[in-house]
Amino acid sequence: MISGKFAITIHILTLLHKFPNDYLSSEFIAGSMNLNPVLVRKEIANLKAHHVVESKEGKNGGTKLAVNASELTLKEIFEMTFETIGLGFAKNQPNPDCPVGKKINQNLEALYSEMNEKVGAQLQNISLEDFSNQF
Amino acid sequence: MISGKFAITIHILTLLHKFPNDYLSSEFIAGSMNLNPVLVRKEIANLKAHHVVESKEGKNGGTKLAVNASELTLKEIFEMTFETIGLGFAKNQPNPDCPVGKKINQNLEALYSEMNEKVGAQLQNISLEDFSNQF
DNA sequence: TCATACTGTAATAAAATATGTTACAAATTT
DNA sequence: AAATTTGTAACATATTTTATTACAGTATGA
Repeated sequence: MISGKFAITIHILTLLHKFPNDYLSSEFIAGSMNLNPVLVRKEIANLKAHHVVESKEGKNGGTKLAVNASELTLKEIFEMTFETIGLGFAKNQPNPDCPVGKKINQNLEALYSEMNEKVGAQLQNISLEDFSNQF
Repeated sequence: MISGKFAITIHILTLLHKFPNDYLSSEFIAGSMNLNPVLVRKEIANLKAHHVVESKEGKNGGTKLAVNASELTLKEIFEMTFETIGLGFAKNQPNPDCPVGKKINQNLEALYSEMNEKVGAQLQNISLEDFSNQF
């Protein structure tokens, strides 16, 4: 999963923030997103690995936030979803005998890296609470 | 084509800038990128539609830059490739009966739109000439 | 203690998207 | 006229995303 990972993750976290006292089931969350519950559980597994949520198995189980929403930034969420922004690379290895081909990916990476810094600075200023309170 | 479009386009433009007096064939360009010539021609068609390059059919034909590389910004190239940055959306329509589902895409769009402004400002400061001169 | 309702995870299937290939008409040069 | 190149359509393949099925393990509570 790449394309929707951040969007799905933040959707999950927003729901958890809206119901701070409940363990929400993957089925319930999936209902809000119109997504398969297994995919929700996979994203939750990632969030658990980052100690952002905790979940309880068994009947009446589910997931709830394990951190303070005012202290979790969108930048952290962004990084948890393994995302970097960028404008992509050509899929094939360019020709190393061409001066342009030889360095194109390196130069694109430098460019994208600057983009990430800019965007990272922006996302760092927004907490999950901020985002969630827009709803 | 989405993922590599910007990268491919800027690669093409860099090559054209490096050989300002020649009509480069799609075959030659494809050789530097290790890409199918038809795909190169497709991106060139897009560049032509934006009047950034001109090409000549027939024997010894090919493509050359039609604008001054110092006046073409990466932002314009970015826009020509129809790209916007962002962190994606969930693929399915979210549940409109859920307050979060109802507004999630709208709120993500607002967020991404700000990101685009930041990145756009950065890309506007870099010309094709600047980029090409790194090689 | 047993039925129920969850999570966790693997394996597989289906759908969507991206990339590659073939083919050939039209244009231009030599 | 022969050769070379663009332009483009049609089709094929590969890759990536998303969905589904299945089921073991865990907790709840009647």
